[in-house]
Amino acid sequence: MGFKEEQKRQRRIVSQSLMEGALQLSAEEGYASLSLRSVARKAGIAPTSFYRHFRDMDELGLALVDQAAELLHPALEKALDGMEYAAPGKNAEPAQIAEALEGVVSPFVECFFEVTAENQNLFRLFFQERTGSSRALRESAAQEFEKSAQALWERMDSLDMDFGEDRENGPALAMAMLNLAAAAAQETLCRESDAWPEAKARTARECVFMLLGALLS
Amino acid sequence: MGFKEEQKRQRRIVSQSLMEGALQLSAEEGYASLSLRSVARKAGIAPTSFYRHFRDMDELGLALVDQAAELLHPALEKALDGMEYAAPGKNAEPAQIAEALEGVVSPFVECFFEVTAENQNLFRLFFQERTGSSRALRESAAQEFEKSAQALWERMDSLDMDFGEDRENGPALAMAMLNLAAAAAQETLCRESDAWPEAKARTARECVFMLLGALLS
DNA sequence: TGTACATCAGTGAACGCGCGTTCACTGATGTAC
DNA sequence: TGTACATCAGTGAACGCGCGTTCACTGATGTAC
Repeated sequence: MGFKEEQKRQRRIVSQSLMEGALQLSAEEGYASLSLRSVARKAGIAPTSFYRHFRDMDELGLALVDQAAELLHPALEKALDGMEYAAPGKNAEPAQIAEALEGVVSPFVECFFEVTAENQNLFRLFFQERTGSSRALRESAAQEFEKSAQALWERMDSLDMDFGEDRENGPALAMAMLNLAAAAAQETLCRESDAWPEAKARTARECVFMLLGALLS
Repeated sequence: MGFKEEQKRQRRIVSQSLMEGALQLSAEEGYASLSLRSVARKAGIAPTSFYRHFRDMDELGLALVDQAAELLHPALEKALDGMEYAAPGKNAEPAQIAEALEGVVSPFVECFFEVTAENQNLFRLFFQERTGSSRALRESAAQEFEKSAQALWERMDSLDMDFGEDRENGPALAMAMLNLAAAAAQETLCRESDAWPEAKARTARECVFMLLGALLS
């Protein structure tokens, strides 16, 4: 009886090593210019064996986008739980509001950069393919991004933040936060330096400014 | 004597049709997966003739990035000239400041989306390759982007805007404006709809919020 | 004027190569009876 | 227990194809003398 399970385990291991190989190669040449054969080679299997795992390179790419989403979403959920907004009074100084906003922005930024920095190749692909050339990959990645924005906005909306008339722009604001974070992350991924703390601080600042402006206007 | 000039003219025409062909093909498959032969075919010349114009596909890509930059920079310069910021008093309402900020943000956003929407394939490539797989293309596009951010910040700095301590973050703020605009433009480019006005309005709103927050904090 | 030579965009034939995909096969294991 | 059959990940040979690049060539024109 143990054989079928063992076989499934092996299967998963080989699938994962295909995905891992594709990821490593895509860091050098970009996903679009990978070949099925090079990925199989990297994973140490015959080209024909590739088909036992994925129909084609597009399906492998989708699996990678899913994997990124499966890392991002739970981490983000946890960050959302950790958010707090201690609403200052009606006539509070902007500086006080900005400080309170740190409690919202900081968990988000921390989470986003942590998961990105710890899975660099995966998220390089994720961000890249969001506007990439394969329609399937692009739509899948964009959709997962949208999901995150939705979750982020719902959480912000549940906090004691008074966006007034701008509340209808909430989803777009959340998306803008994600876009700022993704742009900073992509930039940092491209340079091979250790600029993560700086990128994080900058993104947090920009998000706080934007939310502050939205609250005050 | 007229022959040499005519020859140069012809040369330019063929070079341009190679660039134009590459652009059209890259809209469908992405620049990274273009082949030299397919581009030559599209331009109606023999594959071997490609080498009379560009050393390889990378050099053609660089020419395209340059072309995008040569469209963007002057347009942006003109937009910067049209910016105005009627500084409200010291104790002005945020809403008043936001209104004044429209005079800064609006010309920028108008310009950015106009030039992007009128050269969709060119700027799709430009934005894409900013974080793409070819080092040369990536660095060139990122550098042109940086230049724009620099120009934008210098202009904002010359206006009567009081960023206080945050002034040192000015260049990053300008870059964030560009990132927000580019993200919105890329998204709109990928969907094939007529969502330009909405994207423009959204980007303007986000930029105003961010600058407002920066001024007030 | 003629002649010899230089320039240069464009060409067609040819090269070797890596590609994606197909096919029929193996070998390990489970299942039915 | 033995036998026949099913399943399924992995394989090597083979296919036809498009690729990037090289080469020697053409033909139109300018230049030197």
